[in-house]
Amino acid sequence: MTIKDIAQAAGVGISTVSRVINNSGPVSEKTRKKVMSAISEHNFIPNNSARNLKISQSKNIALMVKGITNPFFNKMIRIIEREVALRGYPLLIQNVDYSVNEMDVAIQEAQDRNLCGVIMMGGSFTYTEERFRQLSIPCVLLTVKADKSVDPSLYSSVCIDDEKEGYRATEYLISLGHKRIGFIHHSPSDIPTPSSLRYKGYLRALEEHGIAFDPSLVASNPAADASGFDVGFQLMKQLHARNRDMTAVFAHADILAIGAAKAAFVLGLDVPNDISIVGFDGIEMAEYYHPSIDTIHQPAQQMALSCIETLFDMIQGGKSQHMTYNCVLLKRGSCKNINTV
Amino acid sequence: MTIKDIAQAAGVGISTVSRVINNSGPVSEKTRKKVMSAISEHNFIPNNSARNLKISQSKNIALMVKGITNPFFNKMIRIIEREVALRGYPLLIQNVDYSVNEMDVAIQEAQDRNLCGVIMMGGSFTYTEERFRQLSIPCVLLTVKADKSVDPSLYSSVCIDDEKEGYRATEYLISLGHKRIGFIHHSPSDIPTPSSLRYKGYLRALEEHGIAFDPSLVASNPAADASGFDVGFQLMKQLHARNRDMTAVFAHADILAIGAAKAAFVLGLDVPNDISIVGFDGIEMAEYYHPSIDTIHQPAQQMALSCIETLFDMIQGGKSQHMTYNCVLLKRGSCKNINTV
DNA sequence: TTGTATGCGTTATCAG
DNA sequence: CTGATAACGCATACAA
Repeated sequence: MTIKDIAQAAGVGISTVSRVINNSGPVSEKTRKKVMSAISEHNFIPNNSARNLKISQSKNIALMVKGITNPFFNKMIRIIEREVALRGYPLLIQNVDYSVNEMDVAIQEAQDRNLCGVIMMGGSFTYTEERFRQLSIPCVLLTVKADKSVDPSLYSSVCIDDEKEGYRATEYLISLGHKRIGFIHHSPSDIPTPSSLRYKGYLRALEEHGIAFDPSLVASNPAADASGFDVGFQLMKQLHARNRDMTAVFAHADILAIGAAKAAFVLGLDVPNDISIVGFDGIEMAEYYHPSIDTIHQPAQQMALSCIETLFDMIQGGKSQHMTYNCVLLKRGSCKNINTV
Repeated sequence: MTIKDIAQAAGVGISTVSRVINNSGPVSEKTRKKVMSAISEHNFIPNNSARNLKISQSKNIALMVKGITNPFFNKMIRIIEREVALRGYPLLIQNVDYSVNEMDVAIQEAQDRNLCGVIMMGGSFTYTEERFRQLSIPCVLLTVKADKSVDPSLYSSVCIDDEKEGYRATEYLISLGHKRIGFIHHSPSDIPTPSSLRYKGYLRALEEHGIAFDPSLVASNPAADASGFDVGFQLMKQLHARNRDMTAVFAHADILAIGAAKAAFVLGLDVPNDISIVGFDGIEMAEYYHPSIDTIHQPAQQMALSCIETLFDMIQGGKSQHMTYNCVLLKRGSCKNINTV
């Protein structure tokens, strides 16, 4: 079924059919009716590839998600979905596998589907200036930003200071009297990620508080394809096995913290009485856990809203913006003060 | 940048460039080099819309997910991603909002991107024969199936018997001596969904065991946009407020069960000593909860694998298949036997 | 081995 | 108000 067939069936020209479909140009009510009925009778659906080929720009916005199964993204996805719909733009949510370069996909999609804007959620800190130029449409990075060497006017960003917040989490545990503090990594990579920055914050906090760094207190994930819970679970067991004197753990993501907490329970430890656990992100699940997990809460809602606002501002010709949000340390019950009174 | 520009830059014809890109037809090593360097120098990326327009069939497979933030889908998504990649096919994961008809999107995508197969994950039981004919490519429904009136040869399905499993969950609680059993709905809709079938199973179990149905023991969600945890949490509080004698709750999804469990703890109740909770789905989170939530576990891994197998079988000309898997009742610690000894 | 020409389904321009 | 017709970027049969 093509527009041509419909034109034939309705006894009109193809441009008339096109006008009916897109509400562009004038069509008499009579012919409109004819065309409409021909369309629905033949179940005609316009071909977007052909349309994209002709159109130079559309109202399509894409949200590239690096690892859509990551629960931290859930709330932001929901908000972005809603806000974009509210503004009358279609949203394309595109998952990007860990093994795939999200910028490649974004550039490809921008071209294929004539995107007018793109949001990159997750991802790394490795985007180069050249890539943004290639992309050549408004782009907002969410949860990451590009290297300082990249011209900031080429993109917007909404993120947090992962190093600082990693420091804050660790300092929190230190303030509660902990000295043997474990750290759980998901998958340490050579490229800078939010996770590696949080780790740097952990290291700095230890150093500034005069606590010697002990590599045996750091566990990281061997298999990259395991789910977050399981990674946290396994790594917690490892840490406990080789550090019986460990009194606290900082997991760089809530999902790991929950896995770690479960491991503690299985090992016969009580959280927080035997071991304190602090997570990162502030996903809902951490709140509903029992006990609720203390965490560094990213203001996901505000971040998503800012992201959308900035994106639409850029689409309307506004300048790029770079926002760094502060997190909130939520103290809820998974950490204990062990200072001697 | 178009293929034409590249041809010009490399001093060759456009068909030569095309041959290089697609490895179709013979090209001398010398010209291939020239073309390649022209491509990388100009950062040329072929336009997929144009390509799709020409090509009549591709190896693209789409996974339509009705509500990608649903954690139950996580594991299946990961498996499908892996299995499809393993077979050398590109996978497009497409989120479908609750307010959008997934079949519409599938048909549109099938046309626009020349899909060779599609998986519908989630969704409802409302697909008609006409829609499958329109789709006209191999299609596997995952977790649902179409009405009996639809010619089964038009599609495949991999699902469970939601009514039976809902019955099983309820019967389990009854066998433990519970008589005042609450039921938590996410969002009861008029169209048949897995959730409504599980509810039917709940009703039948009560009836067959001579327990009078009490509507005050059923709570359902008013706002559709709240997250699962919160819904479970709120509804549990409602149920408890009006049924102090309630000793057990069946939540039709684990995520609700977790929210309900947290509500119980907040209300000062212990799980399972004061109240038993059984969930449905078997998501990881339920396992890592403390206590681990008893649940009707869907064999997500096997279901995803079957789905892929069937899909590729159909793509290679095989017949459609319909599989119904049995769930497993996982008893782990959130339910208590209250039978008097 | 290479280049030219045609058409995929649309939209948009421009005469009627 | 309506209908030819020329692109859009690419793949491919066919000619060279």
